[in-house]
Amino acid sequence: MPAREAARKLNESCRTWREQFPDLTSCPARDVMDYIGAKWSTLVLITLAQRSRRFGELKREIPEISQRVLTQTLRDLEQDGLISRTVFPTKPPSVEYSLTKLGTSLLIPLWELVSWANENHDKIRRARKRFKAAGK
Amino acid sequence: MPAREAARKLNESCRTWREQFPDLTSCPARDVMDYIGAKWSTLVLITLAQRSRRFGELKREIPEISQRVLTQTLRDLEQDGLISRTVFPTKPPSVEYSLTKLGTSLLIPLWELVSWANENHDKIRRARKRFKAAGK
DNA sequence: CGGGATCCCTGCCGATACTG
DNA sequence: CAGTATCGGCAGGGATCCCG
Repeated sequence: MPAREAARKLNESCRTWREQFPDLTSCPARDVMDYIGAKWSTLVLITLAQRSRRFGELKREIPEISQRVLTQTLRDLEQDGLISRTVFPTKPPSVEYSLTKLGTSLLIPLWELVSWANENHDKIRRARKRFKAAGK
Repeated sequence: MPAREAARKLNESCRTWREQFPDLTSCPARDVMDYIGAKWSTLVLITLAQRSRRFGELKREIPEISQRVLTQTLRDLEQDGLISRTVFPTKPPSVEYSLTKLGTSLLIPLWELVSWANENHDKIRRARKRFKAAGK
């Protein structure tokens, strides 16, 4: 799709939101942006992309995240139906997280975004340098 | 693209990041996620999508944003080369903001994401209700 | 093992007032 | 008109300790 068409469609959508959701916070797009923006959600989704994992596995694969925040992130994603949580009554109990169909379908637009990031990161970095060099 | 392939590609990319950017904060995807996650950036981008606007116009079209935050948002987007800022030495001075080519190209993946949001918002809302109903 | 509860702190965001 | 300057609230994120 050409950028021009994307622009037009976005504008149309945006106008619709305005009428449909006078309170912008209830706009559907906001919800999704929140995942994407949340510091760790996407990384968790990607980590779960190929196979389900247990809590400890996730923690080990993403050591930078704190336990508390991992728990919260998982709860949030579960709440919105992007991942599912299965408790096995072993001893001690083990809990497995996996992507739902909905969560998996999010990977497609997510991938588009990540591709864009990779392709354009150089330009962004250069723009930043120029900006700084201009004394701003 | 099927979801399965998106998953695979994301995993590959993710592994590459890990090696290339041991400090996750310097990962290219992070930068882009930050725009998307930033409360107002996308709305500003969309508003600029079809024609450039002056500061006051933007403020009027997005009344919910405060002046200070609008200024900051514009600065951030300008810094990364997504929008350009042109000062006309009229009296009083007027400033025009417009999308750059780079900024315009971001609209495409952004649109994909927004589409996904619109298509799946019902499922998300239902999942939330179920979650609450389950007493969590 | 997989969390819950608590404390704390930084940085986003907003309101208000002022300026070239 | 298009911003700066200043103050302050509050929520996201983190460290640490504790529990079944």
